[in-house]
Amino acid sequence: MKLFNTMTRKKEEFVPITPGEVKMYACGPTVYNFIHVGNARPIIVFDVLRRYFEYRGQKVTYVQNFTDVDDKIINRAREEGVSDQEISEKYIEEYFTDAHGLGVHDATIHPKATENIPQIIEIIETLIEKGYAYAVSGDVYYRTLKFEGYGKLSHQPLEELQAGARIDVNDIKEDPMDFALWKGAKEGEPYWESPWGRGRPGWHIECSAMSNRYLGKTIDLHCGGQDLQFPHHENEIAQSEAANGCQFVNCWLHNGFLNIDNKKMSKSEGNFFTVREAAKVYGYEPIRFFMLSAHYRSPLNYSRESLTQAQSALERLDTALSNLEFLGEKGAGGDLKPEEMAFVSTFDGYRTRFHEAMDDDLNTADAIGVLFELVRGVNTAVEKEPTAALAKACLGMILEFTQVLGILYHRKKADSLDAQVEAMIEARQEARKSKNFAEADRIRDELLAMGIELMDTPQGVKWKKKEG
RNA sequence: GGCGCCAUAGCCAAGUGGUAAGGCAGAGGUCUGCAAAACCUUUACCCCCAGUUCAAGUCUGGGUGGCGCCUCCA
Repeated sequence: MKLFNTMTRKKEEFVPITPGEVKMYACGPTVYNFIHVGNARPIIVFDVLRRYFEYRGQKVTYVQNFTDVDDKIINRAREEGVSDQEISEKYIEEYFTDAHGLGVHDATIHPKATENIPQIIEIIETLIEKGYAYAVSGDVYYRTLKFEGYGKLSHQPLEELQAGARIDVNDIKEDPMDFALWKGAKEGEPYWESPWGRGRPGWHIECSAMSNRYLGKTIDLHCGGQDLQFPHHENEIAQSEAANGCQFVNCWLHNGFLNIDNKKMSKSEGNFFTVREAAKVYGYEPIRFFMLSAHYRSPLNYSRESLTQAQSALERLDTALSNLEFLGEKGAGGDLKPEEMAFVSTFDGYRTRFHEAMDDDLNTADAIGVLFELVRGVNTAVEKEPTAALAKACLGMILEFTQVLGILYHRKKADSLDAQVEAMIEARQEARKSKNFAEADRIRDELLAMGIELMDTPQGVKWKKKEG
């Protein structure tokens, strides 16, 4: 499999450190609010990457943290007059509601910054010992100039970074580019005891600490949004590599932005929708499908139109699956017919192309293309008098792909009809037999009003519950 | 100023130098008692101008337009 490594700016063959095992880390949300649709992109994209690894037989250890101590959380808590912990706990819970809604599997480990304070302090102490950090009036800063490779991920010479950097009002730092590893506690802020007095960790050090603790000194993959490249990931590299004396990450993955009106969607711009809001309008699943319909590194524009199109596309897949389920029950018995066997033997070709797409830097758009071609082939193969065996084989093949992509997970089960509805369908069939089509259509309309849509097929009446 | 990204049909979107996947929407058709679904057919001077090449959406240079990072942000 090839993945685009931000560090080298090339697609590289992915080779895990330990054969058969993948160690990946993704920077998770700061939990002070509902996640917005832009936040959902990396969560979904890297969930698919993780699923694909597992599908291909890799053992994946996936760590995604929660930043649960931060200025934004503190501010939010003050606004609402509750404790910081109440805020972070609430939004961690809300995070999971959205993530599960989006069909995202839980990471192997979801560590919290506040559960890793001793590890954080330990790294900071090491950095101070090695001369990469200095304590000053209760804070600890990273000595950016000391780390030779600083800027290697964002490919920025340090001078240029400095030129762009605002001079921090905080002039106790040796250099404007130095960043906080530990922040001395101000009045009313949450704090932990440390060798430098009471305080709390800076944002960047958390990820170094948690990555190190749960995955080791060198990991396979580190994922996140493009905007994390600098300074967050650059700082993580400086911290981890200075402390451990070895390479931190073998391959850096960064997803492109989600735009709205072709501008970056972000909390600070205020031009964002929460996942919760979007899901209320379109449902969770179209959001996921939409995210996977483009390459993960491309910018993607969020619009009503795109989400509606995603809904329709999913509808097509859903129909295909429910047809197959129906035929799996009502189809002819016996073994595959020769022409059916011939069709089933084309599955390998689809599978190969699906793998090729996914192996090419997680080209989910292309993979979805393969899925739809398969569906068209299946719909055709199953058109007349298919065996139940064929329907089941086709269903299995389609599910293999949709499960990797994590789509069609919210399909409404074809729960059994109640007796009254059953009777109505039966009455309509009688009416049709006696060519009383007016009565048949009346019953069909009545059922439709009840939210049940009928489809007459050679194998009998198929029905489904309509949305809403 | 430094470092990058993008420009493919009405819309969304793939595309390893050899004459353009897929989805949505539209039109026509097949099937159906009528529908629904499905299937078939149909819709691309690949932003512009040069260049390299037997051959370029795909490489090079130059434009034009849009976007991002350099500041908390997925």
